[in-house]
Amino acid sequence: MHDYRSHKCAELRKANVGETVKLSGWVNRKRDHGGLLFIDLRDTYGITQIVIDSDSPLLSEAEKWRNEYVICVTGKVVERAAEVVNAKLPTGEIEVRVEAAEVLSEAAVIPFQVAEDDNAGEDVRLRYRYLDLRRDAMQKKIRLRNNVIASVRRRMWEQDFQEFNTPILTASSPEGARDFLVPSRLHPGKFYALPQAPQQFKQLLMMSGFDRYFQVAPCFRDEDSRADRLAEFYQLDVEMSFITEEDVYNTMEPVLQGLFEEFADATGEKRAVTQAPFPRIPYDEAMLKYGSDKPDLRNPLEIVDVTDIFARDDVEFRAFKSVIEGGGVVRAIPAPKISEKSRKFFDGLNDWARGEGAPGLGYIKFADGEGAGPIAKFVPAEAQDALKAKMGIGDGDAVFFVCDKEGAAAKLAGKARDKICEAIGGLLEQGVYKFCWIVDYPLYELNEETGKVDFSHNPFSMPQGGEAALDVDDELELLNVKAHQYDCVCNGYELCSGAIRNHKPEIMIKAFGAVGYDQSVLEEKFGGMLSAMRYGAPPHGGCAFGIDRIVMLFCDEPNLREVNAFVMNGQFEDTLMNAPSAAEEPQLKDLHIKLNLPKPKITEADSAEAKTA
RNA sequence: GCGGACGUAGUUCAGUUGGUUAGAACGCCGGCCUGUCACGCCGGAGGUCGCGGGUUCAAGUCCCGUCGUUCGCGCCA
Repeated sequence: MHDYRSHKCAELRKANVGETVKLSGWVNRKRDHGGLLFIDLRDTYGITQIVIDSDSPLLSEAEKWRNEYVICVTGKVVERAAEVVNAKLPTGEIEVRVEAAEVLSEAAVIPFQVAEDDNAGEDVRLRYRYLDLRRDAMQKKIRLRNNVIASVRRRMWEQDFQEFNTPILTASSPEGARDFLVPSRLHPGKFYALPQAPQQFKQLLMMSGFDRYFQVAPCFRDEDSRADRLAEFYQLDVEMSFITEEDVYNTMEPVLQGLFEEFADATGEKRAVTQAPFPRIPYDEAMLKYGSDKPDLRNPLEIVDVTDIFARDDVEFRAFKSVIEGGGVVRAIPAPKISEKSRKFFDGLNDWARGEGAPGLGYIKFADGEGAGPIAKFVPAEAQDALKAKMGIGDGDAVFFVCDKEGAAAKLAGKARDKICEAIGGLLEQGVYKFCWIVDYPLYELNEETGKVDFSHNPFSMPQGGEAALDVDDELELLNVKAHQYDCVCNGYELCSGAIRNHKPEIMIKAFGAVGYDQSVLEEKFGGMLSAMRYGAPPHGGCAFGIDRIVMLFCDEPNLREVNAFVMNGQFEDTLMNAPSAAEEPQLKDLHIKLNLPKPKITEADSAEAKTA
């Protein structure tokens, strides 16, 4: 027989009764009846109950085994009497009568429980991640993650994509976040950057003629964390040659639809998935109707621009009028069937808007053919009728208003749309993954701080209309240039971002030059790729999916750290491995690095100590 | 960098208006228990109430500072 096991802990059934078997695993739980000891033996596959009774010389020894001891037992599979069958366990019809046992590894008293969920704090769980990962919930999530990645790989291979590895020690890429830097010993004063994404490499692979690339790629960004943002994360990175936007959608939609259908019941609830082709929503339309470039389409409310109504001569609401005269807009969010809602409902939303930095959230509610609410008296009946007609609402409904400069108004209206949907309740469609593509992103945007035009997303995207689109008289006209750039959105999460790339060096130079980057800067930062473009680059494009976010969606888990085996805490510290940590002096010397650390804060206690000393 | 929440036993938490020796559950240790499966019963150990300062006759509780954790903003696809 094998040294450690003949079967796994989820394997034995009635059919095995009478066999002598060997099992290894962890002591999950013990139930000690004095002359009779039950142990739930656990491995990653499941649990088998093993029994030691008073005739066994092992009993006194086994009573000392604590939870999480690793043991190996040999014994006979016996059928349980009908009244003690455990229907909750797949192995519940049998148990193993132990004839021999060996402790493979003792376990100290554990800092939190593995067998049951005791809600231990994240800091403790991360410090003892190996224990945390033994918990059933974590085993399930990590296994799911692995299965998702395996499925993605299979689906990509089936579509003739080749899987590549690209360098980790590389140069800064154009994503715009802070780089993690790695000092070079051989080149004093120079640094590698960890890739924020393999963006340039995948494009270079296209220029190398590989045609269809994918990678489950680690990406690194040195920005502050969030629940759904880590320093290291994984992307399903994809790039294709000789393709248009439509080819990207047509290629990726079956992968996504298939993947989501495969794992749609991971939480136990079977969910419907948008069928390809997914809706394509232009960026401008998304910002108008949903106030977001990652709209949650489960929310049925749609924002309407009603600037024209508040601009009417017979409407005398000065607060909005003055903003409109200054170039602002009014956006309206319908709130259907809220006639039974109390004053508190409206006040609550108003308070929420103040919390968001708005002066408030104006509204009109309609009942008995009349508008009511603080603003209603400024809007005469005729204008109210126009408003109702434009928004497709009537008695029993209400409408909320946001008024600001276009960008800010759209954004706040978007947040209000979510908030109102939530406040009304029961509106958000359940049990679905709703996909869409947001397309026609602007190539440039106005930097609010500097007042200058800069790239809004990926500077390597091809402008729609090609080089001619960049011929403008006024820099501000650049803001109208759209890019062949798109995002894939699911339930309000941006899952993917991509673009048809700029494969022509002259357009590249012009696109950068238009916003003040000299060609020399381009040559210095992206010289390799620019030169590759000059030696025959195919038209190409692709996208990158956030694998972690996809797994989060499948697990219904709002925190990214729950779907990764080993993760850093919110301060980007790995308390298990003790990283980051100080470097040894000889290492620094090798790297020609002298530290210039911030001065430690002087506390009152320190200064008091200094005085006495 | 900024804001909110939290910080009490190994873990998760309770702790009233500031008032006796700071409690519960799980875990741990000891004892009992032959059909449990979240086994049960009896007993016990375990606390720098994050840290520092202040107010007070009296502080886990109030105030100030600080550190830590977490969520968010800024930042970032």
